Amino acid sequence: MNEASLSPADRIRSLGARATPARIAVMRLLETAERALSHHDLELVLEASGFDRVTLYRVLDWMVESGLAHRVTDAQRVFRFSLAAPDAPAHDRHAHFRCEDCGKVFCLDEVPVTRPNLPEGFSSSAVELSITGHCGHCGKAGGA
Amino acid sequence: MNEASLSPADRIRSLGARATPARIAVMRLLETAERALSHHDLELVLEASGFDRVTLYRVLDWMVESGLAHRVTDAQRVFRFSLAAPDAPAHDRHAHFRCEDCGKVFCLDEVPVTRPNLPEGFSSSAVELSITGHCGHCGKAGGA
DNA sequence: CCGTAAATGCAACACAATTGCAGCAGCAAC
DNA sequence: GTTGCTGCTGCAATTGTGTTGCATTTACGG
Repeated sequence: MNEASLSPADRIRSLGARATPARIAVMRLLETAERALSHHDLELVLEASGFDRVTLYRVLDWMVESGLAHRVTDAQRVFRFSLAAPDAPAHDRHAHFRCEDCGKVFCLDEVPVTRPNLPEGFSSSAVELSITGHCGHCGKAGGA
Repeated sequence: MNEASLSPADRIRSLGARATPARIAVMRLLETAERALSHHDLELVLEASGFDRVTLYRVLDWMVESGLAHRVTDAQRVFRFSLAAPDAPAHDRHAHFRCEDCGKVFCLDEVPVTRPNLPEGFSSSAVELSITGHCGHCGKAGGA
């Protein structure tokens, strides 16, 4: 339960993987971000670090596989990634909000996602609730 | 309220647009489909009609803009389109189910989408509930 | 310090979707 | 029926996002 207090490098090593600069940098970024970041977002921030785009894709891929992060499909056909809280129960009970103005995607942990009743024979493995609208900042600034 | 009884051509004209073969064909297809179709799905069916891919994209785009259809983003990053029922109140109260096995997307009209409580300052314009799992057919056929 | 397997960088590819522009056609006016 | 305008269509090229192959580098255990 205390994995979050480990340093990124130690957390990576505890998974049996190598603590490379790219992985550490991406983990740090996702840890401090309070919203889901796209590959492009990360690329911009990490530009100075000189990581290749493919490396970024592979790191993100690896994080999702390892359960460190979650991948959300955006309405704009882009993948967005958010850190998986180590003590969080099930991630499908977790809504995302995309602001139409600034394009940012927020994780709404306080919004519960109830698993709906499905037709006969259907079974659900994941439920994703995506809300589109105006965030607190753009709703005020943008006006109508 | 009775728009559904109009022919596709008349329905198009009632929107002030031109009733072209491409639009009529796409509308007919979406009317008869009980699931959300991707651009590729439509392309295959309309292959014989000789419509250009771009025309298809533009027709679908126009339908979404006109409120005739609804665009859903698939987990595979492909757009899927379903006809907007003319008498439906708000289309955002409508869930979609994607089968992991066959890849088809079903419209679950019977699943209500409750508009959640958002943080202070946030306003929602659309709510999309995407469920992933196994559909009635693949759940039985695929077994475990 | 060395060796090895994993991770990276580079380049090319795959795929969905978009844009520009020339030509055609639906619909209205006559 | 003919004419004309506007908007729709077709083609080709471009963008944007993500993937794959392969040679090189690097983290980490010995």
